[in-house]
Formats: sequence, C-alpha cells, structure tokens
Amino acid sequence: MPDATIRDVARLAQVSVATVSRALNGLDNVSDLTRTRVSDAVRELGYVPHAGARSLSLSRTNAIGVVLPDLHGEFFSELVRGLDREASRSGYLLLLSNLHRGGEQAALALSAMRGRVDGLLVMAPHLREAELSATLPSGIPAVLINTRDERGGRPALHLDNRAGVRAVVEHFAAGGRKHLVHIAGPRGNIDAEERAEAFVEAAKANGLDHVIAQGDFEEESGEAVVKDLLAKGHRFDAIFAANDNMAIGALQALNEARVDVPGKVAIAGFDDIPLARHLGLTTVSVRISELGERALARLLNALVEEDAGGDELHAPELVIRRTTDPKVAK
Amino acid sequence: MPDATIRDVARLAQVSVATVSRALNGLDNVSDLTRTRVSDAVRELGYVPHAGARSLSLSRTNAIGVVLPDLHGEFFSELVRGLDREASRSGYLLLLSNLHRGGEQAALALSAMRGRVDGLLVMAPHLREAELSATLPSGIPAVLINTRDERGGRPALHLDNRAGVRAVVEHFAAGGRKHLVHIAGPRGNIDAEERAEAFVEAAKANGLDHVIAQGDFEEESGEAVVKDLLAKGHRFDAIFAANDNMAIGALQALNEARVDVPGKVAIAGFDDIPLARHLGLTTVSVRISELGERALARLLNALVEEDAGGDELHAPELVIRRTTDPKVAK
DNA sequence: CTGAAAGCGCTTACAG
DNA sequence: CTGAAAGCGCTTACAG
Repeated sequence: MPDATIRDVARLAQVSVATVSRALNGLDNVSDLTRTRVSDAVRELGYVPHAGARSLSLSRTNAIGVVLPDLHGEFFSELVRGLDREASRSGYLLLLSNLHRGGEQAALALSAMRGRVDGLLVMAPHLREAELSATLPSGIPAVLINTRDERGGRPALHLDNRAGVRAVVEHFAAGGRKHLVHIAGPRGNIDAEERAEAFVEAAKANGLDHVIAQGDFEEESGEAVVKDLLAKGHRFDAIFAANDNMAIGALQALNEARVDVPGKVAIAGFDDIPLARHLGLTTVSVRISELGERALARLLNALVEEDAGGDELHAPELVIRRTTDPKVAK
Repeated sequence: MPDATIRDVARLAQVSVATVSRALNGLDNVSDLTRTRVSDAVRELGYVPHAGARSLSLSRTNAIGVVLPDLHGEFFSELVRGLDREASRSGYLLLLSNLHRGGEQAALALSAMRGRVDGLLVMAPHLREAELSATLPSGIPAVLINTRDERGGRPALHLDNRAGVRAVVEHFAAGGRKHLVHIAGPRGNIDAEERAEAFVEAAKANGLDHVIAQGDFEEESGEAVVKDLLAKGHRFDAIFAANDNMAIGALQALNEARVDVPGKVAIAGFDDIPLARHLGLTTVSVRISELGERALARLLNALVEEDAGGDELHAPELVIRRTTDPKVAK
C-alpha cells in the first residue's frame, strides 16, 4: 500500500485538499471542527506530507547543499557538526556531496543540487574563482569556505591563517626565542602558503632570525626536517610547523636527539588535533565547527537578504601548552 | 532572472517540452537534428534540470536520508565517509539529519525525510525497536545501524563486538596472561554492555581469572580504575578496556606506577583511534567506514529487491601493538 | 520522430 | 470558512 497523500486525507475527512493543506499548515481560516476532522484523518492514515512536492509548490526546500572536498577526519566532522548545528536550529537539512575527484565532477555535483536546495556551501580548494563561477549555479545563493577566491566577489569565509601565525611568532618572541624555523606545508595548498608567508612577515616584524624548511603536512616530513637541521648543525630555538602532524614529527626527532623541549627549543603546530592536547603541544586551534556555524548562518541570511559579498575572516586561537612554555602544567 | 526551465529550452529550440525531456534523458526516439537544437538551447540558457521536479515525476529522488545521533569526531566522519563513498558510486546524495536530542525529535527528523529520499539509514542507539518502528515511515526502505533491534525484524548492521572481544581475550591467553581486568563502558550503552558480556564469556571459555571494573568511556575513568586496583593490591596481568580512551588512561596510570607494559601487564583497547597507533596500543579496529559502506550498499539493494531483514555483523579486526606484545616494533 | 495532455503531491490566489 | 482550479517543473503513456 503506497503512502497516503493529501487526497486520501481529504477524502477521509470529507473536505477538499485545499482545506487539508490549510489545516496542516496551521492557517487560521479553518473551523475548529474541520481542523479536528483533518487531524483525525491524518492520524488514522499515518499521513506524512511529501516534502518534495511541498518544495516544488513553494520553491523552497529547507535544505542546504554542502559540497566538500575529501577532508580528513577531524576537520570534516567538526565542519559538518558546525553546519548541522546551525542548520537544524533553523529547520534546514544538509544535502551532502563530496568531491572525490576534482574538476569535472564539481560541475556535476553542483548541478545535482539544483532544485533540491535553497543555498549552497562550497569548499573547493583546488578550484580558482573563474572555474568556480563557471560552475556555480547563478540563481542560488552560495557561500564559499576556505576557497581560493581572488576576486572576492562572492560571500566567503576564510580561516585567518595570518592572525594565527602572528600569535605563534609573537609568543615565541615573548619567550625570548631568536632563531625560528618554519616547517611549511605542501606547495599549492593555500593554507600552507598563507602560513609560510605570514611566518616570514611576522618574524621580520619581530626582528627574528628565520628560515623555512619544506614539509608536506605529514608527520614524517616534520621528523625528517628536524633531523636534517640537527645534522647540519643549524642553530635554532623555536620551530613552528604548519600543522600539528609535522610538529609532532619534529617533537619526536628532538626527543630522540635528547634536545630539551621547551628548554632549548620551543615547538608549536597548527590545527589543535586531539593528539596535540595529549602531547602538550602548543598550537593554533582553528575551531572549525564555529567556522561551519558562521558559514551556514551567513548563507541563511543570504537567503532572505542580499549578501554584499566579500571575505569574512575566522580567527583561530593560540593554545599554549608545554612545548613552548615550561610553566604550563599539562 | 529566474533559472531557465524546460519550457524555456523548448521555446528556444522550437520543440515541445516532451521532446526536450527525451533529448535530455538520452532516449533514442529523438532525431539528431532535434537533439542538437536542444543541446544548443540548453547551453545558451545555462539550463540545469530541476532535480526536485524530476523526483516528483519519477517518484525517485536519488537521495538517501541519514539519521544519526550526536557522534564523536572520528566515528562520525568515518561513518559518513563510508556512506558517501558507496552513495556517490551509485549517484546518490546523502541527506543528513542529526538527532541532537532524543525521542520526540527523532519522529520529526524522520518525517522531514518523506518525499526527499528513497531510503533511510538510521542509527538511534537510545531508541528501542518498538519506538523506532512507530517512528519509521512504512513506505520507505530503511536499514538500521548499531541500533537496539531486539526483534531483528528490520534489515540491520551491527558491529560484532563479541568477535572483537574474543580476539583480544584469546590474544591475552596466547600470551600467557591469566588474570584479566575489563574496564567497562557506561551502563546503558549497548556496545559497552555487549563488550562486557563477551569479555566474561571469553574469559570463562579460556579458563582465565577475570574481573570487571566500571568505567565511562572517558580517559580519566581508565586511569582511576587502575590506580584503584593498584592501591588495593589487586593482582592482574592484562587489562582490556572497552574503548581506547580508557585504555590510554589505564596505560598512563601504569606508567606512573612504573609497572612494566607489556612485561607485567598487557593492555588492549577498542576502536583504534589515531592516538592508539601513536601510543602503540593494541586494540580492536572497528573499520567504521566499511560498516558505512556495507550499510549503504544493503540499503541500495533493498531499493530494488525485498530485503529479508535481520542482522548483518561487521567484523572488527585485532591490531596487535606493543602494549601487549614486546616483539612488535612500533 | 514528435506533441498535447495527464499526472507526481503539494500550495494558494480567486470566488463564493 | 471552504472548494475548484491553476501552477510548481518535470516525465511518459497515448496518438499520430
């Protein structure tokens, strides 16, 4: 037996479908008697409104499309958690589409959203503005997250890498560190690049000696960099890795070499993954679920009024632990 | 300017909407000339089909509803990753709905899915079968994940806690351990209860001395349990914690007390969180993304043919590391 | 090969 | 307060 429709309810309640619709939507132009008859029929039939049909009528779906690249665990779950929290607060559902491969597939993923969602949240780090704009549906509001959007025409949210890096470097300076090393993330990654640039800037601004070593965001690369520096006898008293994984690798290399941390060398990372807390690693917490919440809130707002566009920076937070500060308990 | 519809395309291509529909869907009863005219018009207008309208016509949405409780990071992201992988392979999108609060809200969340999805994947650990059945829409196929489903009437997937626990206990036995401690998870949690029961069973089957201590899945509780056992002078040579967090707490307590691990005491956990690998903790890997994939595959199958219902067990895997075996490298 | 028409399950002016 | 009818944007028998 197929699901009951509004017609079945109308027949049972002996009213028109229009009346059922009004009663169900709580309009006030329905008599009490009719309202009761309708809700009785609804209950008897186990009727649940067909959201798809409703959307088509109303040109409103109460769903938000979320298009993400392949993200690693913590980042993905925190982002979706933030999106979902804000969405469910306003009665929206999230329609998820992961970009497993890049390019071509992005266009398809976005097309598939047409007619299913009221707005789009897009994170596409490998696409440039031009490609993205060609792909994004025109009729539907979209907010970009952490995407390369040089023109800045569209509403977008970015992690404020610069602010995070500055906080780390200033923390180093305040601790009397003079010779900094930055272990950079992979080339082509926008966050990695911003962090490296900001590092140089901040080191200069604080009059600190600084050098950049190339890593790739993996733990092993952090370890390798430090071993290499030690082998070469390079002099340094602080390491800032572009993410926690590499910082942890660096920490291991120093521990193995019996270099005192933070006595001789301070170490800081970026991300604040759970392991960072466990190891007492000073880092920059990105609070990614808050970024998600903000992004969704902005999108919902764009649904009701024009969004002027432009970047909104999401400030991360420096979390000081014992790899930079011996006074910190755990 | 609102988005172009199929009528706009028809007008521009000077054909009927029926013909446009046929051309777009690749039916063969369309002349080449017509087909070209249609695709030209589509391109010129930037037309993208309205998936919502299409769904209503076809009674098929190509979306799967996913209803989950509030899950912690790793578990959530891995599960969704598995679901998404399998879904996108078959051209399905995922419609996400998190159950922030229990009970009442579940019914709403499920109703909201009506007419938006072709099938439902539900994980609702706090609901019993009866409540769930009252809530689940009848017309639409649903697969349950790790849910209390005593009757077993519906298609469901469960983590095979029993098999995982058995593997741990047998590994202990093979290593010559005789006096086991199980740190249990919180009461009322189905996984925790299954693991505790299976522990007792397996210990008996292997003729091992065994005792259960109450924990709550948090690291601190594992630590507290071990401190307490040591203080009381309780004799044990192996600890199996119901999850990795508690195992890690237990490990810390032993390290502080200078108890040799694994020399004097072996420790194993459950879950295989990233930190477990890092600390060399023997554990049971739940491979949760595979569970997700399987669940979705089963649901997709239920869309085309009747699912007989009943449980499918997902076998976890024992990962042996140095907290139980000194011979293991890292 | 193509078009006119009915239908998917709702909502909402319009008329009464 | 209520109903008949048109419409949301598609698909698909039916006829030609």
